[in-house]
Amino acid sequence: MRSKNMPDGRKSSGRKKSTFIEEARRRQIVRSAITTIAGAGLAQASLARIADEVGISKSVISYHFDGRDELIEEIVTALLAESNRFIRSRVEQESGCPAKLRAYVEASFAFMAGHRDNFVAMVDIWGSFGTAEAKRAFNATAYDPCRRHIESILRKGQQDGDFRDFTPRTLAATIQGAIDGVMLQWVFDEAAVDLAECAAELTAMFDLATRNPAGPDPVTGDGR
Amino acid sequence: MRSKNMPDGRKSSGRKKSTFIEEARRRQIVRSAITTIAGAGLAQASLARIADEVGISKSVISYHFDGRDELIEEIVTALLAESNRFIRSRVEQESGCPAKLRAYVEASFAFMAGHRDNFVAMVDIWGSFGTAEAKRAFNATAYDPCRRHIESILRKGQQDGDFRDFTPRTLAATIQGAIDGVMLQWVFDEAAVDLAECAAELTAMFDLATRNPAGPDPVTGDGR
DNA sequence: CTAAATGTAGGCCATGCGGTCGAAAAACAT
DNA sequence: ATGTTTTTCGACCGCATGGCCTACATTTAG
Repeated sequence: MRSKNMPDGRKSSGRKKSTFIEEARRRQIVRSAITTIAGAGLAQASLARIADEVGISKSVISYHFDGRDELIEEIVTALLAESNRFIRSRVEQESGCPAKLRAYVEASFAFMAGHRDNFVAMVDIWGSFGTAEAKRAFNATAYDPCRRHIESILRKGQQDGDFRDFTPRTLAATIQGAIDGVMLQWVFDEAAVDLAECAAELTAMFDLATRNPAGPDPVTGDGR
Repeated sequence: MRSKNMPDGRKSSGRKKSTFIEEARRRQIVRSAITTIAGAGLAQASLARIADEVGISKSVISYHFDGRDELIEEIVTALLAESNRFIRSRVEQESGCPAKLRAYVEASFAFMAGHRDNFVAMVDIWGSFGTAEAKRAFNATAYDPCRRHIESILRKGQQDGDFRDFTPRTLAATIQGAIDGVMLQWVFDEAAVDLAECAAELTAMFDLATRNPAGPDPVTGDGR
């Protein structure tokens, strides 16, 4: 059983008894919950309904999770982790910051295209961070790292002489913003935007916006 | 009294008896509801809580609105109308498509900065469109017009020879996406992004991305 | 084989919700 | 003043939800 009212204040941090079936069930529940949320909205995704989707009893969820809140928290974590893992692997395969930046954008859109439910659910969940504090916390633990990743690419590119002189932090926010903004429209209506075209437009635009007019410094970068 | 169960199927379409106090109350309720939603989240913004914020009884809301759904609908309408009116007026003051485009972006950010609650509430509400159909409807009636506006500017600019050759629809989606994406980060954490800097970065980027390398055709456009 | 643990089911409950109702109050017309 | 209409109030209802509890099933350990 998952730890609930342990003497210490710690919540479900005890991942000790990770029975195979335990973790499997958790993943299964998280998966079905994402599907349910994406299909019916977070508000309609009650424990009963999620349980229905999985084909189990409601209390099974209560057994494996400390409550609805923890389930949603885990969903968020899972969604972000899955996306980030994919993007980072793609970026790392490239050498040279311009290529890495392009890979970041393209990977973001590629992952979207194949995991629509993830993002529909994500947008639904975004609206559930009631307090400003919760919003800030989410931003700090989940959103900011993405910007930092871009920022590091940009900064490195500047050092290499591939990129012109700009404020890495601001441009990183702008780039991530553009990606998420297009994603948002696509979540509202799949047919409203063409992901591939937007991706192409964005990569071209960011290339233009970051390129160093003086050309690169050392070896990397051919100014393609 | 607002029409509720009129013989005909029409809902609250009878805006006939727009008593001064009636419309005043509605605006008041909408305002307070936005504040409540922005402060506590849509889920926590129950009729009781909103009524508390206004300082009236719960049933007053039920009296002036046909239900919670209609209230939220009106909130969405009000939020978008307010924002669009501001942006459009700014755009129309400019002559020349490059200037209009810049005005669109700058006005978007300027309005944000002065109406944070509006956007926090908006993001919360975004997550409440349960079904895919509701999402599509929102996109069609509220979101798409914004893109169309940008699109018309871009298309006109191409005709004038101020802009290069691109797909107006796609670039419009990209521009609106970039604005909303940055807005989203700012909603999560006010301190996470610098709106003014992002606005500057975006205007510069879009200018670069739209400019016609061959220069303008007729009179308008100085290639500043 | 048996006993302890782990996992599951279904019913139960307190809570808070949106919405309704009739009476009271306020605004208005005459 | 008086009657009429518009607006407000507080109590109330039915309902869905998240969480809890007890009993039952299944797996694991000795």
